Amino acid sequence: MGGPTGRLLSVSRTGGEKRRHALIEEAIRAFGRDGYSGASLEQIASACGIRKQTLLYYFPTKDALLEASLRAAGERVTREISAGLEGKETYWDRAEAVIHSVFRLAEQWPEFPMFIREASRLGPAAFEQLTGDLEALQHRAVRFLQEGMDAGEIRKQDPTFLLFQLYTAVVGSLTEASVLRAMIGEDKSRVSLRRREREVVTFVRSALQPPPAEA
Amino acid sequence: MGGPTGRLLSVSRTGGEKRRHALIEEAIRAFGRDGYSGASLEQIASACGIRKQTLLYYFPTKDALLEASLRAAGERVTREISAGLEGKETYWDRAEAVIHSVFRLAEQWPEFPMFIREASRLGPAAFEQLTGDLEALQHRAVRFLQEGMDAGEIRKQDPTFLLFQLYTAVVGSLTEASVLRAMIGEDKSRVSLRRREREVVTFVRSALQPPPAEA
DNA sequence: GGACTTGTCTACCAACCGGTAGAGAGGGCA
DNA sequence: TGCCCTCTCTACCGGTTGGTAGACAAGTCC
Repeated sequence: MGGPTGRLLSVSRTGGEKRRHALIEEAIRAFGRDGYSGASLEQIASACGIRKQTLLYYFPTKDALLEASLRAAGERVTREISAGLEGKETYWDRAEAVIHSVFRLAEQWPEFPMFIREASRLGPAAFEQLTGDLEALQHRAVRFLQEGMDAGEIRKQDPTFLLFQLYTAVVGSLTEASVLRAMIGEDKSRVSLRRREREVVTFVRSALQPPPAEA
Repeated sequence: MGGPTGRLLSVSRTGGEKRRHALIEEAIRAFGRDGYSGASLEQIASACGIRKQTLLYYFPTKDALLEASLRAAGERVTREISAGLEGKETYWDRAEAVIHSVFRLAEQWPEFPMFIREASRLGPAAFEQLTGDLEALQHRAVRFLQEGMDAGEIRKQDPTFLLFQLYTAVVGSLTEASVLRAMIGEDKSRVSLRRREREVVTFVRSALQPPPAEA
């Protein structure tokens, strides 16, 4: 299932660089699907058509492969969100753009959100390698929420915690497919992903909304 | 770390039954902390003061141990939530009671929420073993949300999806500690768990709130 | 006392895992 | 031609894992 896919990461270079990127892509898939300890180097390598020892030529240890995957994933999601934010000015447009970017990424790369979650499971050290590039975006988001609160357009709350809640709402709705399936017996088709996005958008919108008429 | 703990599961029986429960408790801890494939039988057994082969006497395979853990965890969380709901009548009191029950369980058993998440990661089959008992509670919750919407006290939305969003908000805030740490450099003390609960309650309250004055 | 059950152990095993050593193929280049 | 560099391979290793076989001790029941 989920056969070979062409270039989900950045532009490919010559020779070995191309293989390097293919290995990272496959590693993100494997780590997301089976977890770090559940995925094996042989499996990742053979999915790229090579042997484990060749993989170890590119990445000397499993941990090095993880680190490279974390960095690449962080860069990818940063690029995706930044691109999605372009031209969006209002508070709500920007929030919706971020959600949409993440969902679109999840649609073309289903294991990606699970890899993010696995990174957070592996502890703060691993997660911070992922969020290196993302930090600037995070600070922008907190500032943005704070401004919205000051302007009375967003419910007043600790902006960092609010951002954290929004994170869990979006990532959770992408990674907890089993829960959703158990609740409504849903098959994980594209249609249901779209519907989930709509529901998350609605949910987030009402969570951000300021309380009614607090004179 | 996290030395021996006394009876987090149900009442203990005589002889082997007691050891059985201790093993399940430790398995939930280990599976939650290290994941299913990351946890080893030897480690679980020796944490209970016995050898791996003795564990295999109680549970013939690792998978059997997982199944027993899933069932036990499902029963435990069902019991906890049911007890917390007693005497709570208003919509909001009931929602808050559920959140509080889960947070209290997480406080005295930190690996528990991670085990729940691991169960959902292992696929629908595993997760359904966990939610067997929980199904009645889930249907009650959906009915409850629907009634609240009809009465105009809760924002109108698909009640099952809404419940799913609430699930991800609560479980996410308990399991994504690394994310929170990366955001605000927080240590995982008891105080911060309390604060997280307050934030979740606030978040959920505003998410449930109906839109202002839709005449 | 002897059979049976229950619980725990030692001793192994095959499979798999991450990682090492080193050979060889092929191309670029002086 | 000969050298070097890049890439891929076969062969192997030590450690760990889930799981099996079987001995042994302590009741318990007849």
